[in-house]
Amino acid sequence: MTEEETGKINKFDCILASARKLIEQEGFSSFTMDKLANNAGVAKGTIYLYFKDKNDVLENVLKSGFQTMFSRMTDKVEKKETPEEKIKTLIYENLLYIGENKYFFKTVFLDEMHVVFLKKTSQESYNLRRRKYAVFISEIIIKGIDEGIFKNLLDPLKAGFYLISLIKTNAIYNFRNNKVEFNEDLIKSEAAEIFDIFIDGIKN
Amino acid sequence: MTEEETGKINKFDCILASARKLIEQEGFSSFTMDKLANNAGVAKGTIYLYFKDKNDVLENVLKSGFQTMFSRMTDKVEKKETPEEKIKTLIYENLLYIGENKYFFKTVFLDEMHVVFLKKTSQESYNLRRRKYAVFISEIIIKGIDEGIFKNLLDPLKAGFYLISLIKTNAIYNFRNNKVEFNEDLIKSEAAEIFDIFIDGIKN
DNA sequence: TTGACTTATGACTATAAAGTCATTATAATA
DNA sequence: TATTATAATGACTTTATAGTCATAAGTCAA
Repeated sequence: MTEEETGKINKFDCILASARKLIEQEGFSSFTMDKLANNAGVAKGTIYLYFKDKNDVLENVLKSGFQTMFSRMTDKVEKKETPEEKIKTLIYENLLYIGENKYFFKTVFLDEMHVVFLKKTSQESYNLRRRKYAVFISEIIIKGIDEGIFKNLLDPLKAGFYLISLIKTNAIYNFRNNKVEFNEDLIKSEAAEIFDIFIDGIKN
Repeated sequence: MTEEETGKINKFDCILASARKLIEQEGFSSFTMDKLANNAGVAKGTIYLYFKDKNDVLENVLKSGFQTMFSRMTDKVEKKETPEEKIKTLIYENLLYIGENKYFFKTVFLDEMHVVFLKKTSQESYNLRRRKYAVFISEIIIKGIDEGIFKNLLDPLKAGFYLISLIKTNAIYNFRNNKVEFNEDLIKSEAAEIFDIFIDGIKN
């Protein structure tokens, strides 16, 4: 991708655009400086005139992918009056931004975790396990919908994934805040919190 | 870690236990076969008598980390009657399992995505960006709590992370199911779905 | 005890990819 | 145009680590 092709004026932006494109196409794990040089139409040494090292390239790609999102979102959200409207707007704007940068976010989101270190076939079995879990939850939800307890409006399988993500987020939050000591009471209250938000939402 | 130390009878389990321990301690990115051999107290070649390659080791570590979880959970859940009780039990059992295998899940959950490819300092700035976003959401939620619209019972910052995870999960779900073509109507309905579940929950 | 078979070893090879730097090309200036 | 300064090059060096294999140690039946 030369300067004319990308429409970028300077080499920094040109290399960055190539890096992003490569990452979107092939993911983080197969991203190499040789490929980047080749793809950007410059010599390998040239990259090092504009970026400190590979980490610097990756950091800039991620930065550029996320940077406009936050400012655009806050602009839109702050125009709204009520907390509910603000949250509604935030969700919409966020999904819109993801849609506009779909190839970027597809890689960033799907190139998840350790999965990156596994071969394709192992990744598939890993994802199947997760899916099996979501299916199990979806069956419970379907039963609840049939009984009229749960809303009929949403894809039960997706709801299963939603619940899994809430549980995972809870764990990550506690890990990050060094609440590593799990006692039974703590787990009970955390579980009740997740249950409450999933079943009833945050509304009073 | 020798056989006596791990309490495992055979080399396969001994090597596997060492691998898991190493991964728990240092993460996936710095896990090498040399370290494993050293840590397991066997020669490098010995590992290849019990495992096909590195991928095979990683796959087995992940498998062993997740395998009992699902069967244990289904057992407990199936004893419950109502869908609500089932979901409540599922969340509790899942958190309990994570707690029991905290070092394993800490690594698996925190060693997230592309972040693995970044240097420590870049990872921190990445996490700070995410946190900034969660703080922004938490401020909206706090306002809602003050106004009496939202429940007072939960940590607003955690709620922010919950919402972010719902949005991300929605995107991943659509990416996985190849719904890559985002049109405005689709985004609106997806946004409404997330809003509804976050505000009101899945209960009718 | 011996010889056949199984298991283990670790020095070695192969390879991929990051990062360097002497050389060359291009641009700016006098 | 000649001279200097700046930018670009890509062959080369370095490093890390996965995977191999000739050799050695251990086991066990006859």
